[in-house]
Formats: sequence, C-alpha cells, structure tokens
Amino acid sequence: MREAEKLLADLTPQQREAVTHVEGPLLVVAGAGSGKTRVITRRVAYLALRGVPPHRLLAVTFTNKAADEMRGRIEQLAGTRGAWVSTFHSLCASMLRISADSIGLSRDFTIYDRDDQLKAVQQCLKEMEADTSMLQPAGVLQAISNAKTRLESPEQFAAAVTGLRDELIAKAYAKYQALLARNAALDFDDLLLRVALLLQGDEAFRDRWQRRFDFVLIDEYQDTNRAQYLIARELAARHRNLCATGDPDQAIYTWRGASIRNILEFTRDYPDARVVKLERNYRSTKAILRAADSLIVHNALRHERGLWTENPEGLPVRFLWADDADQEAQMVVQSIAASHAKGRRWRDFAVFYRTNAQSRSLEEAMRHRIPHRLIGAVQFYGRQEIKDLVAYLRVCVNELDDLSLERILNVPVRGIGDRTADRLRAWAAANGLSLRAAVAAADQAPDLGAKAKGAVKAFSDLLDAFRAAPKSPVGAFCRHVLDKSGYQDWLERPENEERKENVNEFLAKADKFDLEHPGGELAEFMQEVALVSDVDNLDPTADAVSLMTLHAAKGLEFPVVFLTGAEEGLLPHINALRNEEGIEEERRLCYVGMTRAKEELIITASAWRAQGGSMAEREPSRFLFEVRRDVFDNAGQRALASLGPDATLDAWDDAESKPLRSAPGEARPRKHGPPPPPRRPGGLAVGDRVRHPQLGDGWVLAIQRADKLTVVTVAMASGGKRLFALEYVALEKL
DNA sequence: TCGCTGGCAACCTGC
DNA sequence: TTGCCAGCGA
Ligand SMILES: Nc1ncnc2c1ncn2[C@@H]1O[C@H](COP(=O)(O)OP(=O)(O)OP(=O)(O)O)[C@@H](O)[C@H]1O
Repeated sequence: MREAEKLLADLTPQQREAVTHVEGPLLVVAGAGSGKTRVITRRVAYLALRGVPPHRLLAVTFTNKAADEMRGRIEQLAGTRGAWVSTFHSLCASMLRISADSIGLSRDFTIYDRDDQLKAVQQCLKEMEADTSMLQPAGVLQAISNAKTRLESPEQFAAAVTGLRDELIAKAYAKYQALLARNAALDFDDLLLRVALLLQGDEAFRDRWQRRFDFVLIDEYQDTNRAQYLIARELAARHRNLCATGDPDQAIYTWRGASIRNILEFTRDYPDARVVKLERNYRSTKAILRAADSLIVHNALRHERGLWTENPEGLPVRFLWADDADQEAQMVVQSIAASHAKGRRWRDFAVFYRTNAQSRSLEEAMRHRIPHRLIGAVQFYGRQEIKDLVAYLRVCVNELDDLSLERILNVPVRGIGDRTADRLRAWAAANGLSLRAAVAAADQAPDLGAKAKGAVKAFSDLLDAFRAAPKSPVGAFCRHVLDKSGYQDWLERPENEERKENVNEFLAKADKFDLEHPGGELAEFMQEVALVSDVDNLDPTADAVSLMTLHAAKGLEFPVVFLTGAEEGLLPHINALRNEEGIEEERRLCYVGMTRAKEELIITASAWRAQGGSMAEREPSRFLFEVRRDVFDNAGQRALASLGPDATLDAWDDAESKPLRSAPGEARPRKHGPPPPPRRPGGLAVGDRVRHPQLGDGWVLAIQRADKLTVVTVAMASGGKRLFALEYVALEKL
C-alpha cells in the first residue's frame, strides 16, 4: 500500500475522497483547473494498485491525445499497463470490430468522415425520384445526424415527420443508411448509435460487454450526448461502478447533440451517488480566475458555484483593441516576441480564436518570425493526397467501400474517365453488384469500349494484387500501394513537392503505428486515422506557439493565453444569437478559453475585419463588459471604458449620431446595440501630437465633422495615416 | 478523356 | 477571399 499512499500524498482532501471512493456511483463536479483529469488518472492508478486487474478498468476521455497522456500517467503511477483508455468513438469502433461476427457486421467496416458523408448524401439525393432541389446536402446531413443523436432510425424519423421537406429528408435518411450498409461503412454517429442500441437490445452483446469492465470512468461528462450517456450507463449497469467527472460551465458541444442534463441529472439516475465537488483551482492566478468567474456568473441557467485559488494574484488581464485583423495579429506577435525575449519559451503561449478562418492573419503574422503550430484548420487528413492514399487503403481493407473506390478509380489518371465510371456504376447498380465487383467483371459490361475495358481490367488486377499483398507492417504496405498504383510517380513531379511531403508525413505516422502496435492490422490503423481529432496533433514537447480554436483548447493549459476576436458576431458567434441558450454556450466557450491560462491572459479584438470580400465594422464582445472591469490593466480599462455601451464620458453630443471608429475605409452605421455616446472633440487642433491607447503616437492632420461625428486624421509615428472618430477612440493630447 | 477557366455561393465550432 | 462545380476547348 506504500505506492497507494504516494498516489494520494499531493491531493486535497476532496480529490482524495474521489480517488479512494471504490464501489458505487461517483460524480465529481469540478470547476476549471480543479484537477478532475488528475483525479480520474489517479483513481485508475489507485484501483489498479488496490488489486483491480488493469484490463478491467475503462476510462473514457474526450480526445485521443488525452487518452494517450492518461495511459502514460497511469503506467507511471501504478506500474501496470492494460487499462482501456480511449475516446467514446474509439471505444465503440473497437467494440464493434471485436463483436462484428455476432452482430452481423463486417469487421473490416470503413468509418466515413464528414466529406464521405456529404458525398453519400449527395448520391442519395441524386438517386431520389422526387425533386430534391430544395434540399442542401449539408442540411440533410445535419438532419440525419440530429436524428441519429436522438437514436431515431429512418423508420422512426419518417413516422414522426410532417411536411414535404421533412418527408424528403426521411427518404434520404433511409437511402443514406442503405448506402452505408451496402458499403459496409459507418459514420461517426453510427459508431455510438450502434453500440448504444446493441447494449440495449442485444442480450449477448450486452452481456459480453457488461462483463468486460469492473470500473467505468468518464471524463468531460458535461459534453456527452444521449448515446454516450446510454453506453456509460449500460457498461456500468452490472456493478454501477460509474465515475463521471465534468464541469457544467464547460459544456461547449450542445450544438452537436451533447446534453448538459446528463451531468445535472446524474444524481437522479444514481440517487446513492457520492458527489464530490472540487472548487479549488490549481491552474490560474487569482486575477484570471476572478475574470473568468465574473463572466460565467452571467449565465442564468447555472447552479451557483464558486472557484477559488491559493495561487498568486498575478498580472492583470490585458485587453487590446486593434484596427483590423492584421493589426490584431501584429499585436499578438509583438506581445509574444517581447515576452519570449524576457525568457518565456515559445510553447508557453497559446492563441485561441472562435473560427478557423481567423487563424489566417495570425499565421501570416507569425510566419518566418515565430515558431508556431496550427491545430486543425485545413486538417492534415483533409488534404487531397492524404484522402487519395486513405481511399486506396480503405479499398484494400473493405472491398464494398464504393465511395472510396470511386475516388481512386482514375487517380492517378489511368483512362477511366467520367463516362466509363458512370457506365460501370449504372451496370453495377442494375445488377446488384458492388462497384468493385463490377470493376472485376468489366469485360462483361455492355457499352464499354475495348480501351476502357482494358484500363478497368488493369485497375482490377492492381487491386487484386494489393488484396493479396501482406498488409502488415502498415508502413511498408502503404509504400507498396503508392509505388504500384503510380501515385508515387505523380508525387515525384516537381509541382507536387508539398503533397509528397504530406504523404511522407502520413507514412511516418504509419511507421509509428507499426512500432507501437507490432503486428497491428491495417484495419486498426485505418480506425485510428479515421478517429484522430485536431488536437491529437498537438505536440507538447515542440517549442512552438499553439494556434487553435476555443473548442480545441478544452482540457489544455498554457502559461500565456491570447483570446482573440472578442467581438460581437464572432464571440458570441452570430449564429448563436438566436436564443439565450446559444449565447450561454458562447459564454461558456469564452470561459473555457479564459480558464486555460495559468499566468497571463490577453484578450484582443478588432474594430474592422474582412468578411467575404469586404471589411465589416465590429463591436467588442458583450462578454468584455460582463467581466469585472477591475481585473484589466489600466490600458485595458480605458479602452473598454471608451468602447462600451456604458462608456464613461466627459460630455454628451448627439446620441443619434452614426458612429465611426478608427476606420480604414468608409464610415458605416453599426448593426446592433445602442451606439456608444459620443465624446466632445476635446480641444484638439491640427498639428497637435496625440496618443492612441493601442496604436501609439501621431500628429493630427485634419479634423472634420462627418455625419455628426468628429473624425480626426492622424499621421501615425509608426507610419501611415489613420482616421479616428473621437466619439469612439480616446485620443490623448500630448 | 482531361484540364482549364470563370461564375457563384459560403464563412462556425468537429468526432 | 476561397473553393466548388459546370462548361468548354484540345
Ligand atoms: N492537488 C494538486 N496539487 C497541485 N497541483 C494540482 C493539484 N490538482 C491539480 N493540480 C494542477 O492543476 C492543473 C489543472 O488540473 P487538471 O487539468 O486535472 O484540471 P481539470 O479539472 O481537468 O481542468 P479543466 O476542467 O479546466 O480542463 C494541472 O496543472 C494540475 O497539475
């Protein structure tokens, strides 16, 4: 028990209580940075040290990266391996593969990603007799995904809908499921849905998996959806040793079906559950915590809870208001560079944003200056060349995967054009053949010319050869495929330099897989590839600044955090403004971002931002005015005071005025919110030296009244001319 | 059959 | 601003 003592030594009494609780349901409601991940990890190690065989332990994390880290920590702490640590999706994929034979599923099933799903939907819509021009594939897919999240089969969905549009969607859903079944494919939703339904309806399956684990632990429980909830419940039904940890304030995935009610109603499901609350934050400074707390209390649909820390007060939060996105990026870069010069490592910094599109200006500003890693965005696996190679591998594993086969039919170009493909597809459909079977029997196909038949035959032989070749080690097989398919030759062309590098990166991943899973199957590797998430590619050992979305930041921590684009329409996002729930989720997202910071938090926003082709004027996020003003530094307080709806002023002018901020272009009326009260010119004259709160010093070139505003043209010391409306920018006369 | 060009819509988060 | 699709010429 000495080891177990050590395990508990540096834990708080509450954390210890959660770790040492053994039998029965346990709920750990933990505020941000209070150590819930730490608790789960220790708890698994503790149970192992108490003699529970590690392979009887299941811990479910939100990302594969979190799973890998936790697995490593557990091995360190308990000195044992074998605990099953994975995400829900990986868990379900593995369960389905393991139980494939008994549930009538091919163990070589393909996992379809969003692009595949869209293609499948498009194909279904095309095949439908009714006019589907009113339906957008993305919308239909959304509806299907929603239905699956509600665990509704196509039949149930069809029975519940009214109206032409929904009836068409119901038909499309049925066709879509049939198409996936024909292709032996499952989409992300299916993985969860199938397992949830099997656990409920298939006795053998349920029995087998209920006996598989003695303890079940679920992290980030606040972001579980209905299927995940059922899976957790069923897997733990026999022994009820279910430990859930989460933070309702960090629920940020309700838009894809997650339900905060799962965590809020845990004690209703398990009235005898032990509930442990962790309220001491170990991550952030007092200033950061106060800032975050003062924001989240604005959520009405929330249980009152407090979070405290013994950490130092720390630096005040900074707020930087830029002219445009490029300048915002510059400000971030300058801050980072300055801080780095004072001794910070690059990896101490993270820059968060609401939408991937925002990463562009940041990346541009950092290019060649600051080592950085972009998480997500144009994901690695979304690249054409990677998808091509993956399609080859999928076809090698699963011959029924027509969608993937279609992708590579003529890639690289081998003389099987659209017409030939169409005819093959039509012939296959007419005869109930898979596309692969049609390709194999192409010489019997009607209306195919001799030339086309030859090309198809050669392709079929190629696939046969792949099928016969050893699939392991995976890296070697990938190279074999690239070589024999002619893809490598295509990659060698000078214009494909970058593509070749990406493929090489993929090959390195395959080699890594071989190393970590000696004798591992190609199907397993394909599963891993299908289920990687953006953050999984974050390498914490690389000394580089991390750029990622707020969603991707969940669960991570960094000494210095930049929260960019704190603007109305962006955070909260325009599409979330429809209802209060939407805004509250955005507020939680902002809260998650803020609470990632250990020592420094810098929030930035921009007055103008490119939107489509043109520039749009922005307002600072309402969240900035909900955060206690006194957590900001002086410059931040001043900037916010001058920007806010409750701006403090020396004088009032005309409240009806159309505002204009430091505009690089033309003045525009603001779209929402009350216009901030204008400020008096302040006795400025042409030739005066002035200071802008963020942009620095300059000289007044001109003062004009325009549209009830006072517009000052300033020659900036840093170069260039800028327009400021005195009503909106606190220019200080020097 | 292939590859290029131009017009047009979309731009939120992601397993 | 970008990425997708349709249409066209070689
Ligand atoms: N008892 C403790 N003593 C010292 N440090 C601790 C303790 N508990 C947690 N920490 C530290 O606090 C930080 C946050 O812990 P952890 O990531 O487990 O929190 P969390 O609750 O999962 O956070 P979040 O929900 O915000 O993602 C980590 O750096 C961790 O090492």
